[in-house]
Parts: sequence; structure tokens; C-alpha cells
Amino acid sequence: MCLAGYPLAMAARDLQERIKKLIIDRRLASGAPLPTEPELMAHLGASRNSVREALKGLQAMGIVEIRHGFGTYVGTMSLAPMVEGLAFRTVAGHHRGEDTLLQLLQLREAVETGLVSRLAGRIPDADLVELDALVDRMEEQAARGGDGIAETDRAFHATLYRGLDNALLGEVMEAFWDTFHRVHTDLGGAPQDPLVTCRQHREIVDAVRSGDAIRAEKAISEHFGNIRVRVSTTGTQHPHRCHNERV
Amino acid sequence: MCLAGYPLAMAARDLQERIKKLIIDRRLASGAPLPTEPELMAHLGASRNSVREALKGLQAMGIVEIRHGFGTYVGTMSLAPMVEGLAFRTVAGHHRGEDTLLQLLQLREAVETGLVSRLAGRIPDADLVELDALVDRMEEQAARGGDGIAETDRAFHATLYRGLDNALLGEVMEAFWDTFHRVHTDLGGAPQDPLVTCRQHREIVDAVRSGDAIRAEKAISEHFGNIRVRVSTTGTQHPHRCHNERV
DNA sequence: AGAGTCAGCTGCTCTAACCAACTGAGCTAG
DNA sequence: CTAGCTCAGTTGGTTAGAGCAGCTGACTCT
Repeated sequence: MCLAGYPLAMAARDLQERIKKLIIDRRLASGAPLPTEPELMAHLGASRNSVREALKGLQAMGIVEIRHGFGTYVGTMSLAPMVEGLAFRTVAGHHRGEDTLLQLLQLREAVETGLVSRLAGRIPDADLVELDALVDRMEEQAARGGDGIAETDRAFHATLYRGLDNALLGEVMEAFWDTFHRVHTDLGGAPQDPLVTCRQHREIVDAVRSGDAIRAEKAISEHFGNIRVRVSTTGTQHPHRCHNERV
Repeated sequence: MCLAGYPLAMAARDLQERIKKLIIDRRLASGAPLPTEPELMAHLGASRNSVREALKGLQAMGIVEIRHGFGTYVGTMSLAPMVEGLAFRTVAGHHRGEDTLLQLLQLREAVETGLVSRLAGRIPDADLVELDALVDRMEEQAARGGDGIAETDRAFHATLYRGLDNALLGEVMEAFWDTFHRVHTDLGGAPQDPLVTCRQHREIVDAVRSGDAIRAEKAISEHFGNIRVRVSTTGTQHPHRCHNERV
């Protein structure tokens, strides 16, 4: 087909850009509906197939969200795609004998160490209360079977940095946590000792509350040191098969 | 077609996972060739169309690299896709009146402040030499027309954190720099004063060399403070059209 | 009035053909 | 003999049309 004025070739690469431009120009917010596939075909002057391939790429970047039988919508633009990509990169590297998981952990440690010292003394009281509650909850969960420990751990790290008052920063930290956790479990890594985790989380909260930046950094550092032992003593020796057996 | 044992529906979502699994299982490194499209069709029991859509998604995540008339290869798995997604998210939010660019800058500041204090005093001498050279070069470029300033700036921030000896961390920081720079120029933001930048870079190097963590943090903070002024006084008022006019 | 059904949207998958970019073998001209 | 060209074969890119599958809402039957 190819409407007048558009180059015949190079459709695919441009299509994504043009769909992105369409979202920008129409000021579409997350969740807003995009034109249907036939409408996009007409608007962009490309075949169904090319439009769909472009959408698939945008979907992988979290820019659009496709719901079968319902429509296409502007995506949440969360960092989930980054988690996906980073996780795969880490797993692939690990299976080829590289210490990618350790590197990922070190990345988290380096960044969180800096953030926590920035946070010391200026964290809102409300967050401290919530952090205390999260440690309490994890102690309960540890006393029981241990169900939900991971989710509580995630919430702890997410809540910790809420005080820095930057939603993007919070998302990035969560994304790193998610990536690490996902890769660690996929690779069959040994879980932490919940009681040790609780004690270290408690110390982090107390250190931040006291306003002692050095102590807070040390607390984070010890926490990660503990995790690091678990990572480097397992996983590297027995590259397990991925779950989701198929192919 | 659909080979025995595979569900008839749900092809697309699984296809990506199965291709990823194929890369993992065969221990394919970056740059290694993937099966051709016909081979993948046979291997995965799906049509050409579905295979291509899956590949487009993986391409958007940097997991595979597609070269027309040549073949499909395992991608470099750089963070470029993350830059792409984050940049779009920032631009889109900006055009809807949100202060996303400022948030991105604050993210960089928070993270780099922590990293630079961690770096103070333990940075390798070789890196210091290189950083000095980079500041010198930027001074030259400022004296001339100003060509290549951006690239030198990028190199400075990249070299700074090399001493932390974590390739992943370096890539992440570069990705944040790239995202910020790209969005800032796309939105027609005012460029920095090169001489101010040079002076602040010099102070950062000297602070890190002296081993004074507090001074280093302050130097970074001032540097970002300078950038922040440029961001918040421009750009927010006149949401420019994107470049690449089309559609 | 309530529940089932059906028509219509939506996106999903397949097939088949042709276009376009790259490679390399073989031919031709110098 | 070599330099360059041509052409066939490979690979991904694009289009077309048909039918499948999930969701919605109005219509119909009980």
C-alpha cells in the first residue's frame, strides 16, 4: 500500500518511532487506548504484519500494553522490561561461567550504601514506623513456615528509600531487587536465613533512625555481605536448568 | 502447523521464552548466530509471522540482534533498550506536564553522590590521570567551538566510576547519563556553560584524589545543582515538538 | 426481569507470495 | 593473472488475505 510521501523501505524501524510520536502528540497517558490495528494500518500506511511487529517491540519496552480481544493501550512504562532484560543477561552470563549475579549484587550494594547514608537522620517518622512493622512481620513469618518472606523483604527495601521522595528512584531500586531475587531463585540459590535477615534489617532501621550515616552504611554493607556469602557458595557450581521446561 | 505436545494457543508469549531458553541451553554468547527464521519455525513449530513477532520483542530488549540479509544473532544485551524506554517515559511525562526530567536528574544525583563518596581515596591513580586529561580536553573544546563537549562529559562520568571495578555498575551509570542527555537535548533544554562544567569536574577529581568523601559528595552535589538550574528554568515552559518530524 | 445467545468488535495465528540486503562463486575485462 | 562485475542463493523485510480466539453488549427467549 504505502501512502504518498513515505519511503517504501525502512518501514519497521520507523513505525515504532511514529507510534511513539503519536502517543506524545496526542498526550496519551498510561492506560489510554491506542488506535486499533486496522486504524494504525491506515494511519501509518503499513501492512497489518508490520504494525503488529512494531507493537510487539513497543510492548517489550513497556510502552504499549496489548489485551487480546479488547484493544491496545498505552503501557504503564514500568521498569519491568528492564528487569526482564537484565535478568536474562545475568542468567545467560551465569550459565557461561561469569559471575554476573555477584556483579548485580555488588551494584545493589554500592548504590544502596550511598542512598542509605543520604537517608540517615532525614527519614520521615511514618516510614520508620512502617519499617519497624515490616521487620516485625518478617519475624512472624520466619517463626511460621516462612511464607511471604520474599515479599516482605521487597517491601522493606522499597519502603526504606521512599523517604528520598523520588518515585523514579524507588522504582529503579525495586527493579534491581526484583532482578536479583528472580535470578537468584531461577538459579536455585540458597535462601537466606530469615532470622539473620530480620536482625540486619532491624539494625538498618535503627541506624537510619539514629541519624548515624556511617553506622547505616555499615549496616547495609553487613546485610549485603551476608547475602553475598549465600550467592558465591552456591549457584556457581551447579548451573541448574531453568524452570518452565519446554523445547 | 503446531508440532505435537505444544498447546495450540498462547504461542506468542511462550515463543520468546523458548527462544531465550534456546540461547541459555546452547550457551550462546553475544554475537553468536541464532537459527534462521525457517529453522526457528521448524524448531518452535510456529509460523514465520509468530516467530518474527517474538524476535521483534527480544530485539527490543537487546537480547537478539537482527541484521537484514545476514542473519539473527545474540544481542550485546547492553542497557540501550532501557535507555530507550526510560527516555520515552520521561519525554511522555514531560509533555503531560510532569517534572520527569528533574526526577531523572535527582536519581542520578542521589546515586552518584553515594558512589563518589565510596570512591574517595580508593580511586586508582591511572583513572585520576585519565580524568585530569578529560577535563583538560573539555577545556580545549570549550575554548574552540564547543564540539565534542557532550562526549567528553559522558567519558568523564564513565571513567569516574570505573574504579569501583564493576562493569555492570558502569553501564548503569552510563545508561542514566545517556537517558538524561538524550531527553534534555530532545526537549531543547539549554546546554551547560562548558567552563562551569570544567571547573566542577576539576573539583570532583581533586576531591576524590584527596580522599575527602564529604568534599567529594559536595562537589558532585554542586555539579548537579548547576545542571538542575538549567533544567528547571527551561524546557518546562515550552514543550517543543520532537525532532524527526513524521506522521 | 433474568439468563442465554449471537453479532460485532478486538487482537492472534497461519499461509503464500514477493521485495530487499548481503554473500560468495564464477565470469569478464583489463 | 588480477580487478572488477554479475548473478544466483541465502537471509531477513513486507504485503495480502483468510480464519481463529477473547471480549462486549444488545437482543431474544424463557
